[in-house]
Order: sequence, then C-alpha cells, then structure tokens
Amino acid sequence: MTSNLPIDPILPELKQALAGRDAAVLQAPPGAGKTTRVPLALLDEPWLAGRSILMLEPRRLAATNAARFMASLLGEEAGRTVGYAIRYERRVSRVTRIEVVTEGILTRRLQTDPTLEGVGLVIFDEFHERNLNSDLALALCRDAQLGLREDLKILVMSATLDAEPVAHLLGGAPLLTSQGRSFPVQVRYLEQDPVGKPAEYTAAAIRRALREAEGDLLAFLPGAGEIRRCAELLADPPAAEGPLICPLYAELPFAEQERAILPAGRRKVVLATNIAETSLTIEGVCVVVDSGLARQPRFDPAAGLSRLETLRISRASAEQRAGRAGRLAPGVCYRLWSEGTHGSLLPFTPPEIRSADLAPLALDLARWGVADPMSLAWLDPPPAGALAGARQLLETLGALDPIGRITPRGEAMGALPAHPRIARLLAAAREWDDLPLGCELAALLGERDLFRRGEGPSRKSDSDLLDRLEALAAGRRQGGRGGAAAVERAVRYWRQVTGCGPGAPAADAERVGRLLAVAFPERIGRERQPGSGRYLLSGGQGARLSPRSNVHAQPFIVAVEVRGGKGEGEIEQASALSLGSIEELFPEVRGWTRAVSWDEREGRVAAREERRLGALVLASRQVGARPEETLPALLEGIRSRGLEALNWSGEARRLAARVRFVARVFPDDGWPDLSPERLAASLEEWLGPFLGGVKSLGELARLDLVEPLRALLDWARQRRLDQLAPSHLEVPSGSRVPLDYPAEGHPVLAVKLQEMFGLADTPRLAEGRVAVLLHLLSPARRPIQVTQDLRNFWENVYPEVKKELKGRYPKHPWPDDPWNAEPTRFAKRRG
DNA sequence: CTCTCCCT
Repeated sequence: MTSNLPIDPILPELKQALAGRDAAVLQAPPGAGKTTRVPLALLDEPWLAGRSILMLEPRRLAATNAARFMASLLGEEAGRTVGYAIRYERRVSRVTRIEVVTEGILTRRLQTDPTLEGVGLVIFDEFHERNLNSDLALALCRDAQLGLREDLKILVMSATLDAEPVAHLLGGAPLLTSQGRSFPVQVRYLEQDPVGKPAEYTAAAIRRALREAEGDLLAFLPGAGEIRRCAELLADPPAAEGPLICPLYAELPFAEQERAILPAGRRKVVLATNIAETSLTIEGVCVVVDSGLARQPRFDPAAGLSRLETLRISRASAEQRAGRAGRLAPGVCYRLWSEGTHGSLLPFTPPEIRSADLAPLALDLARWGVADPMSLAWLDPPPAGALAGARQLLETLGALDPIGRITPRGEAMGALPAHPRIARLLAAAREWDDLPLGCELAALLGERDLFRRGEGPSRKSDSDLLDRLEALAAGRRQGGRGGAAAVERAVRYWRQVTGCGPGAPAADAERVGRLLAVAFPERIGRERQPGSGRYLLSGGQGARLSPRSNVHAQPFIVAVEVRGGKGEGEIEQASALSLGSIEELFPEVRGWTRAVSWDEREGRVAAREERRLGALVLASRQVGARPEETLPALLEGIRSRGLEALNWSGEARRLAARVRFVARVFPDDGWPDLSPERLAASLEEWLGPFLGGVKSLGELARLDLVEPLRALLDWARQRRLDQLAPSHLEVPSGSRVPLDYPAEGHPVLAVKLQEMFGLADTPRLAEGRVAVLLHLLSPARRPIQVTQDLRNFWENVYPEVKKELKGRYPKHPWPDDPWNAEPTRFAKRRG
C-alpha cells in the first residue's frame, strides 16, 4: 500500500460515513483504485467488529483478479485473508475476512443464509452496470438488513454519475465522490450520421483514423458478422503501414482473444464487440473508433424467447468506450454519429431487469417468500408483464402453485444453481433414473452452444441435440480433444451436484426428447404438413427447421432454442419426441375438451371435441353443438360477416331508421343508439336473447329483426315513437303513405300529386319540429317536384306542371283549382 | 449480418 491512488483522500470520509449509517454510495471513475483499495481500508473498522466483507464483482475474471491482487498486497496467496468464490471454485479459509464473489453467488448465499451470518459489510462493485443479478442481490440484501440484520452495512460503488437514485433507495445514504485517473480523450463527431452498412463506414473511418492519429486502435462494432466483414474490407487493399488486424469477441478461441489483448510489437487494430467495453482491457490503445451500435437481447414474454436487436448505445456507454483511449496517455475517439444525434441518445443503458427473462428472478422471489415484489427496494421494479409471464412458466414447470406460492418441487428446483427450466430437467432425470443424460443435457443447454463456438466442431447447421451428445462422446474417445472444455466442466459439475454415479448416458432420441419436453413444455412442436419442416409450437408461435437440419420428418419435436424473427423463428436446437411420450408427460392432453367455433366456409356453428397441448390440437372429432354453447360462436360469425348478414326486413330497417331519427331530434331523451356501429358492438345484448338454438346462417335468415329491435323500446317509448315518427302518414286522398327516414336530412314523403289536392300546409313530425320533405310524383310515380312548401307549390308551380303533364296523363285529373278539387289516388272514372 | 455480453 505504497503508491497513492485517487481514491485515497476520500477513504477517511468513507469510514466515517459507514460508521454512522447502514449504507453509503461511492462514486468513482475507472482507475480510481476503489475495487482493491476500499475493502482493505475498511477491514479494521471498529463497526465491522471482526466480521467479514463480501464484495460483488460482475465477472469471474474481475473477482479472482481483485482477490489475488488484494492478497498480494498483504503478502499472501488468495484464500487466506482475502478469498473468492465464483462458479465451480471457492478459495476461502477460516481466516478469510474479505470474500470477493460474483453476482449469482450472493443471491444463492442469501437464499441459504438470509442473515448472512458473520458478514458485516456487503460491497456492490461496478453497480452502474445494473445487471439483473446485482439489482436482485441488492433488493434482497436491503430486505435482510431492514428485517433481520440491522448491523449489516451496504456499500454501493458506481463508476458513472447516476448514483443519486441508489443513495435515495438506501434511505438517503451519504454519497461520496472520488476523482479518477485517466488522460484526456479528444472526441470527434461526424458532420452527419453515416449512411450504409456499419461494417463499411466503420472500415472507412478506421482508415482515416490510422492516417490522422498515432498508436493502437480499438474499434467497437455490434457483432461478429460486422467484425469479419470489416476485417475483410481493411485487408483489401491493405490499410496504410499494414497494421495487424485482431478480431475480438467472446466466441473466439481464447488464444485469439489473447492475441488481441497483448502488445503485438507493431501497430494493431482491434475490432471488438461490447466485450472490450467493460470486461477486457487492451494495452496500448490510443485511438477508439466507435460505430455507436451494440446488439442487445430483448426477451419477448409472449413468445418466451429472446431475440437480438441492434441498437444505438447510450451516452454513458459511449463515454465508457471513449475512455478506453485514455488509459495510458492522451487519446482520440472517433464517434461515427453527429453531435446532434449524440444529444438524442439515452443517457444510460437501460438496466437488464427491464428486458430480461425473469423466470430465475421470479423463482428467487418466491423462495425468498415475497408475495408482492413491490415490497422490496428496486431502482427499477421487474416489469409486471414479464414477471407474470415468468410466473406462468414456473407454474407450468410445477415450481409455483396456482396462487403463486412456491411448491416443494419449486424449492428443490431453486436449490439447484441453474435456470428453472434446467433445474426441472435435472429433477425429471433424477425421477426417471436418467441422471447421466440429464447432466449432459443440462451442461449443453447451460453453456454456449457446442456447435457455435469457434473452438469446437463447427457443424452449426445441425439442430439435433443428439448430434451434440455424440460430439461430446466422440471428443472423449479422442482423449478430451474437441474444444468442449466448458461443457465438459459443466457436466462434471452437474454430476457432482446431483450425486450422479458413474455411467454413460443412455442417449436415445426418445429419452432426450422427454427430458427436454418437461423443461420446455411450451416449445413442443407439431409439423404443419408432413415434410414441410414448419412447426406450430404449443406456446402458439411458428418455427421452422433449417433445411440442413438433422431432425428430419419428425411429426413432433421439442424446439429448445429458437432464434427469433418477428414471425417464424428458426429452430437452432431440437429433438424428436413421440406422441406417446407427450400423452404420458402431459396427462391433461388425454382428456377431450369441447371447442365450439364458427365455421366460416359452412356458415354454421361447429362443435368439436379436441385433445390439445396449448396451441397444438393432437386429435379432434366433430360433435353436435348444444344449444347453450352456440351463442359465442354464432356471434363471432355474425361479426365476421357484418350486420348486413342479418335479415333486415323493410319493416325492421324502417323501425331502426325511425328510432335514429327521433334520437337525432331529441338527443337528450334517452332513446337507444341504433347506429350500425353501436348495434354491431352490442350484438350480444340486443340480439343474443333471440338467438337461442340458432346454429347456421340459414336459420339466422329466418329471424326477423323487428322483434329484437322493438325489444329495445319499452311500451311507452313504442307509443311515443308512433307519435313522433310514424311509419306512415295519412294524406288527403285517404291513403296511408310510408315515410322514409334517411340517415341524414328530413324524412321523405313520396306521394302522387293528385292525392294532395286541397292541402296547404306541409305535414310536420316530431311534435311539429321537423317538416317532411315532399316528393310530389306524377301518376306514373315519376318525381315532379321536391318541396317543403306545399302552399307555394300549388300557387306558383302547379300551373306550369299542369300544362306540361295534362297531355301526357289525360286520364288523371288536372283541375284548374287544386284547392277545391277532390284528392284521389285513382284515375278519372270512365265516362 | 448468421447471435451481444454475463452469471448461479
């Protein structure tokens, strides 16, 4: 502890803050030395009273490195005063006072020992990354602190300037800020946002940066595809000075990653994914070229699948990337977007909890005994929709009961350090005495896909899990070659955790399929047409097998990994399964359930009995529909065909039109709304009661709508309707002439002129508020005049009309004095 | 352009 670090001046203040409070927040940029300085500085504080410190790191490498470095400062090996625990490996002893752990470890420790016996302080390092597990661990830790361990202290350390909300969350904890140690980085934006493909404009920008600036160059690209393309573009023609081009992404074999990280002896261009933003530090970088893009997973709760999206990074992320150029000396960062666009970027990368698969978190909450997650302290609470989806899955897996409490099986699953699906698979393997196979599958599913990693066999189009099991076995026969080290280590781990005895897995397709089916019950697929390779999954999504898949011509499969497009996903890993197994594993499919639906082609209600697994119909038979179950299907049929499919008699149309007219004139008198939209929306209420036993369009056609419509009016309103808007009007000739009530404008009375002799005043409706529009007709019922002023017609228009038409209709009366002529509907009597 | 990164 000789050299001075930027964090040092603040340590006394930090000690004091923690002495008086149960929590503190320390904000310190990279290079301040917080990770290795803070735990050792606090070790002898009196409030710690000899208890130990747990420190969380987001990555295994960071955890082991921090522990080893601190141990070396004490002149010890890791495992004495300073130890660590990561998956597969724990190095601690009775004298250990500082234990550095990765995030999942703390959650598991809290579950088995909620009081954190013997621990006095929990430090959350790099909390700004906002990983799902650190958010959960902090929520649980705070809950333990408030309920069980008032003497437990929490210290949150964060690199970026968003520490205020955490301090607030921890009850107004003191917020301390430290300087960092880094060199200035000059940031250069583009004039305008680039057009074209990221690989192409990034390659162009790299060529320019190599001319303009000195030193090794680190470029950030969204994925391996862009990195390969960019490397090709830089190789042809070779960039100036012919620098060494080093791709860097997680799937790359370790040796190649090392080549990118270590000094090369000549100028180097590293093309990296997000892996270089936080997890790996590259020596000698003075120039950063940032495409501004990253690929991020988004879990779709409806489909139960994640898909990758290429998104613009946040300003905080851009800051972090730029900082990589200033670790050793002043540097330059080329941002491949405009300064205007920079202002529109998100300030921080959204926390993982907002878009992740929440099934593991939901099981952890249930184990913790939290019914309502809102009772815990969250910076961002788990989104309700995703959480509901996660609980649904857990219920399907048998881990939760229908009201969301953990079941004994759920307890057993939660005790296994794996995703609930894999835990379910292992539980089934134990039950079926198939543990060797279960351990291999758990390892294959839990690690990166064997056929996708750069160091392994590269038959990436094979989608059958049996092929992967065979590849594992073949690798073992060849003496451990095959690059499946991570999977093999996981196999050993699971064999140890489950107490699985020796013995080779019995890897026949059916056993594999059955184990996978219980873990992925909503991804059981049935082929749509034989040989099509296109499947409907029990969860309702569609998916297709690659044409080069080895899972051929299987009517039923389990699609374990589906790479999601928005429509049909591509099945990356699957296994065949028999119908018999499905029936055995999911007893509910053995029962027949009735399904009544509208058969559009036949135009009738169809009732079937079906055996189904989620969206899959495994068998179906036609049955007769019972009268009491036809209504919803019939209404669905009417809706699909529209109101006009109903039997609108003239009388029914007129009735509806009259009611609409009255409702228009007296809008506040409570007349029912009989607009087509409203009628369509309320079919069930007004038409439903008249549809008893109706099953087909033919029967529907026999139902006159007059009665259902009239039923919407009580007796008093029916009487009032007849007064306000009669269906017919009596004219001077004695005829009862039908009135037409159009949707807009005045009601129309179309009547022969001769029937109106002697009438001066235009008839009025609706208590005299609305005059009818007269369509005066010739004896041949041709329109002569449209008017609302009958008196004016007789006096000024009729003489002209008479002259014109008298010759054409000689048998009809055309009196000179229409005021005193007898109105008639007939022609003149003969002779 | 064919899947980012990490973790029990």
